[in-house]
Amino acid sequence: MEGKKILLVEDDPNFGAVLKDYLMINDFDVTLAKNGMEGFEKFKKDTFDLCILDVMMPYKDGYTLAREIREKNLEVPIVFLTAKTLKEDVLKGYKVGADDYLNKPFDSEVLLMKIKAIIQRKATEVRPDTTKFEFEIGKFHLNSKLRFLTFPGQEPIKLSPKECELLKMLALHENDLMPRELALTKIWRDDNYFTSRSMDVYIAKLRKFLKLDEDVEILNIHGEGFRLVIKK
Amino acid sequence: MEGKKILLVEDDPNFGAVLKDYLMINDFDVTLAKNGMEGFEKFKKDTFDLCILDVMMPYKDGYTLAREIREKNLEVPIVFLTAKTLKEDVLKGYKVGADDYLNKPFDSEVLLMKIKAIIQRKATEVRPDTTKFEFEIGKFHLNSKLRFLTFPGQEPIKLSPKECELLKMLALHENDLMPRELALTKIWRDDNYFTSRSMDVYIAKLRKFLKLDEDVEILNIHGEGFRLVIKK
DNA sequence: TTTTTATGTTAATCTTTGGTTAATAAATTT
DNA sequence: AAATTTATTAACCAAAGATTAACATAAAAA
Repeated sequence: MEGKKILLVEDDPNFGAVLKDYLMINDFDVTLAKNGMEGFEKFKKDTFDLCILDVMMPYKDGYTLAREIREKNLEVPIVFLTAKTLKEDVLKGYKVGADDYLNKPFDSEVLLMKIKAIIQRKATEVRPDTTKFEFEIGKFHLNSKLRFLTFPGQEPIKLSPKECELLKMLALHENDLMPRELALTKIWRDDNYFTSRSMDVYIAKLRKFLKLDEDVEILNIHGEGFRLVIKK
Repeated sequence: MEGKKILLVEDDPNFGAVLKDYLMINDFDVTLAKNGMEGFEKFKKDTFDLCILDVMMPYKDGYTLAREIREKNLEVPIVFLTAKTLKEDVLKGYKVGADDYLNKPFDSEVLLMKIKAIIQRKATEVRPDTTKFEFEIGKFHLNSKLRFLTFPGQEPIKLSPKECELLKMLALHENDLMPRELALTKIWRDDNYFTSRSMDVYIAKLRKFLKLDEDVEILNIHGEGFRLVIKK
């Protein structure tokens, strides 16, 4: 449940900040938007596991925003926050495709429970994995989902998460430059001296594995990055 | 949406009858039970698309009934009806795996909307065949309905509910990753440190059972989950 | 009822795995 | 030659998993 991304759209800055903090303490990764416009912009720029929308906001209300979000994404769960308890509003919310409804003031523990229940529901929905996870690298075969590397006549080599992601990133750029910066920002999520040293360590590890096939090697392009060379 | 089967468990005969009629007018197929016992009996005898349970009932309350229902069926949506609005009760409901919560007196139109939203949600969930209950696991045979595991020339091994669910979940992903999160959210209904430790205990139990066949093993994929490997 | 038994959770402990940092060496660029 | 970047190995620490046992609770049996 850790690190799930939540888009929180709330125009009251105090309430918004408090709620954001509370959710972050509970291990959610929260993006706060101050109004509907900003909310929609941030929604488009990222991928969220849940949207929490205040209903009453200036310019663009929660329902309108919800409809826009639904147009872009049929899956993401939406929860409304509202001070109103009018039947019409609740109905309107459900019609727009809300997953739940919370009246302010609400108990934060209840909100947390609801959020967990909703995200859990989504987690149990099994959808086909659409991302590529199998690669041919010379005589090697990489399965980045099960995290192993096989070579004919060898026991499969188990890869650690970082080893695996890095090799995958190289494979995605085979025979081409894989910029150092790219791996650092995508895999290490930070580009500094230490993560860069760390990456070098992993390059060394991968080179050791790849020695089995002399037609495969990782070349350095000084100051730029690395290149996975596959001679065929 | 027509003809969806609803199990309604409500001890107040007047209220129960009125609600049943209202739902039937709206094209649901409603079975009414007057208490927890009867509710559970009727649940076992049929297949429902939704259960609506009153929380306060004599002998067996809604939560207890919900837990029993969940043991038999991990999928069916459950909605609680309650006059109480205490935080503890709402939390309790969600822990038991409730899909929603309604405070009495409630607006019938709102209830209808919620019911439709919930059934709709279930309908769009793509899930692996949940009805399958027989699995070949190497030389083993698992019957997850009767909860036993047989091995040639051995007494059948009786499995506890959790053991069984976990093995089934692994079998559904044979030779592939079964994410830790998936088992925790689906079987334990909560993903935290303790449920995760609990799951490890069950993995150890299953490994002990599966030792009989050396071609079957449960591998860990660090930080991701487990893999039931069946070498053939 | 009281007592067993079964089941599941929590705790304690140990092992494995993974990742960063440090130290040092080598290569490349200026 | 000096500065910068990369390579490699080893040391270290933290996180995740494995295993056993203790504990709690609920169901079944006496």
